[in-house]
Amino acid sequence: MQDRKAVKIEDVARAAGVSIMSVSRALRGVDGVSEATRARISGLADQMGYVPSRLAGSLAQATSNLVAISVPTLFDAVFAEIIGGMRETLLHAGLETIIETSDYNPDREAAWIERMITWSPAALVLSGIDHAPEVEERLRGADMPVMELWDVTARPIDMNVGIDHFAVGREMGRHLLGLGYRRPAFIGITQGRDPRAERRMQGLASAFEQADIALQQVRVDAAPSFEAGHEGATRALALPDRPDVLCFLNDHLAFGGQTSCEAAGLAVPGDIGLVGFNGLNINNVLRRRLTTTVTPRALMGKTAARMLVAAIRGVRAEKRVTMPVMIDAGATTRSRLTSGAPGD
Amino acid sequence: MQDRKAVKIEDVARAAGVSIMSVSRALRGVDGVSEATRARISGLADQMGYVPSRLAGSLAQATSNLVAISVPTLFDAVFAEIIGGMRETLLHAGLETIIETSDYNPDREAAWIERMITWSPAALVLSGIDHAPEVEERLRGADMPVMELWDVTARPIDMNVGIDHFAVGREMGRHLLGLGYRRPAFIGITQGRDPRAERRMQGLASAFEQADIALQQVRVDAAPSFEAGHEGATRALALPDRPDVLCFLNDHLAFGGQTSCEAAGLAVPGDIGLVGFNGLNINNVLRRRLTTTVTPRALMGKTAARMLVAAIRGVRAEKRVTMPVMIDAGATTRSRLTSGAPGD
DNA sequence: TGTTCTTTTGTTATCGATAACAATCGTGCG
DNA sequence: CGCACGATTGTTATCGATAACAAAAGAACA
Repeated sequence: MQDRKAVKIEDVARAAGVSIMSVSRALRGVDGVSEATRARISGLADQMGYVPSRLAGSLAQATSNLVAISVPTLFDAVFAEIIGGMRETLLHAGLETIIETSDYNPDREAAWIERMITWSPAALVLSGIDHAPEVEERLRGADMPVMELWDVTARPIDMNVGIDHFAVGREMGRHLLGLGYRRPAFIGITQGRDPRAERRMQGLASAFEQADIALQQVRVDAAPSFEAGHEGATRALALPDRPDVLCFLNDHLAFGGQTSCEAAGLAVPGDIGLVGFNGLNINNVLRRRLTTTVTPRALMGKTAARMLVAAIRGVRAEKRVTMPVMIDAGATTRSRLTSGAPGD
Repeated sequence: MQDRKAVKIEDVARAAGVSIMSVSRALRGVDGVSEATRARISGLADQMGYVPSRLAGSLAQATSNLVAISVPTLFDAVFAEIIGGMRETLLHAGLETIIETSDYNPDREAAWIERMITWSPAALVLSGIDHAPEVEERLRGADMPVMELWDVTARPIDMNVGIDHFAVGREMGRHLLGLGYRRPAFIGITQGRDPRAERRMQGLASAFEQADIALQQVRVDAAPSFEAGHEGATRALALPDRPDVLCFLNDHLAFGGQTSCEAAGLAVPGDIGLVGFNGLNINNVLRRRLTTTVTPRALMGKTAARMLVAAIRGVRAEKRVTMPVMIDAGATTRSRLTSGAPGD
C-alpha cells in the first residue's frame, strides 16, 4: 500500500465509516470523539499512511505552527546556541522553526519578514532591537507574538529577552580600569553594522571616560570573524599611542587578534591585554583563557521560547526579561594582584 | 489604511474592477493579463497592502516554495557554510529554506522528514547518505526532488553532491606515510555517530594498512567539539605506543587537541603531528597552520542548490557530482624535507 | 463585413483541512 | 414511561488562493 496517490482525510473517513470531522478530531486529539472510535481511526490512518496537510490545516485555522527566527549569521556560534536553546522547547510545543540569516542587514530582515508573513507564522523572533523603520510599524499592528532577542529595550515591539549590552561594556570597562589599564582600544567592524557591539563599545567608553581616558577605535571593514580580529589587532598595535588592552567586538575577533600579538612579539598579558565577549566554548581548551563576558545564550533561547509558547497559547505574562551576564576574568589580562597600575 | 482586517485577493479584485483570477495572474507574473491591467492591479495591491497567503497558494498548487534542509548541527561552521552556499541561489529562485538540526540522530531526521512532508516542500535536502531505513523507502517513492549532500554514493535516493570521504582519508594517509609517520592515531567521537568521519577513518586506515601499519583509535563520547579533541588528544598521548601523528575527526577537534599537546610539553610538529579535516577559516589566523583537507563547502552548497532549482523547474540533468578536495600541507606535520622517516 | 484566430477576462470547481452549528444517541431521573 | 441533558457524530460553509475551462473582445484576413 504505497501512498501513490496521497491518502487524505476523506479516504480515512470512508475507510473508517465515519465523517471527516471525526477523523479530524480524532487525529488532532481534540475533544468530541469517543476513545473507541479515536483508536480505530488513528490505527487506520497509520495503516493507510495518511499524512495530514499542514497547508490545508493552517489555512483553515488562519495560523500555522511555524515560528520564524531571524539571526544575523550562523557563522557565529552564539546564534546557533540561541537557536538551539529555543528549538527544543518549541518542538516540544509542536512548533516548527524556520531560520533566516540577515547578514546584519536590516533591509534583508525587513524583506524576509514580509515574506514570512505570507505564511501566517505562529510567532516571529528577531535578533536585536534595531530594525528597518517599516518593520516596527508593520509588526506593532499585527496581533502575532513578536520576540526581540539578544538585546534589551524599554519599548519592545512586543516581547523582549536579552542582555544589556551597554551595561556589559561599562562593567568590563570598570573591571579593566581596576586592573590598571589606561590605554584601551576597541576593535570592531564597520560602524553600525552590529548595533549591539556599538552599545558595548559605548559602555566601555563611558566607563573609561569617568577616568578621563579616551577609548581608541579600530574598525575593520569585514564580517565579524577571526580574520577581522587579526587585522584589527595588527592595526591597533601600529597606533601611535599603543594600547595596553585590546577590547574586541567578540571572542572570535579576540582569538584572531591573539595571533597578531604573538606575531608582533608581544606577551599576553604581560605586554598587552586582550578582551573578548561571549565566552565561547573554545575558551575551555585554550592554554590562556580569554578574558571575556559570558553570555547565557542557550538559557536566553529557552526563556524566550517558553514565553513565546505561552503567548501563542494566549497566556501573556511577563514581556521583558534582562538576562544576567558574568565577567570571566581569564588570563589574557593581568590579574589584580600583579597590577602596578602605572599612571600615564 | 492599516491592514487591520487583512486584505485578500478578492478585495484587490473588487477595487480594480476585475476578477480575482486577473489579480492572481497579474501578481504572480504569469501570462494572461495585459500589461496595462497588470500595472494597474499591482499598483493597487501595493497601495492596499495586499499580502498573498502562501498557505492558500501552496495548497491550491499542491506544492510550496519551501526547501527543507537537514544538517547534523549548526555548531560546526561547515554546515553553516554549506547552507550559506545554498541559500543565495535558492532565494534568488524564489525558494524559502527551512533548516533542521538532527544532532547526528537518524531517527530525529526521520521524524523531521515526516513532519516536513506535511508541508509539501518543493525539495528536501539531507546531510549524508546514511538515513533511517524507513526514510529511503519513503522518499524513493515520492516525486519530490531529494538532495543528499556532503557525502557521495553510487545509488542516491535522487540527487547527490558531496565529497568522497574514504578517498579523502586515504589520500591523507598516503600523504602522512610519505612524510614518514609510522604510528598514526585517529581521534573521533563515539563510533557510528558521524558516518562520514568513519569513512575518512577507514580510508586513513586502508592507506596505512598497505604499509602494514595499524591505525590506533581513540573515541570520545561527546559531540564533535574543541573539548572532545582536547580530551581525545590527552588520552591518545597516554597510549602505551605513543602515536607520532594524531588525525582528528575534523579541525575543531584538532584545535582542541593542539592545546593538549602543548600542555604535555610536546612540540608540534617536532614531537608529534596534528591533522584536521575541513580547512576552516580559523586556520588563516593560526600561528601554526593546521595540516588538513580543504573542503569546498560553499561551492558544494551552491552546486546543489543549482541542481535543485533545475529539478524543481522540471529540468533534470546530472544527478551525481563528486567535488574535489585539496590537502593543505600546513605546519602541524613535518615537511617532507626535514623528515628523517625513522623506522619503528 | 463577416469569419476565424488570438488575447484578454471571467466562472466554476478544487486544494484538504477546520469551525460552527445541527442532529442523533444514550442515559438519568421524576 | 417520557423528557432533558450530555456525549458523540454529521453537515455545511469557509479559509484564500489556483487550475481548467468558458466567454468576450480585438486583430487579421478574405
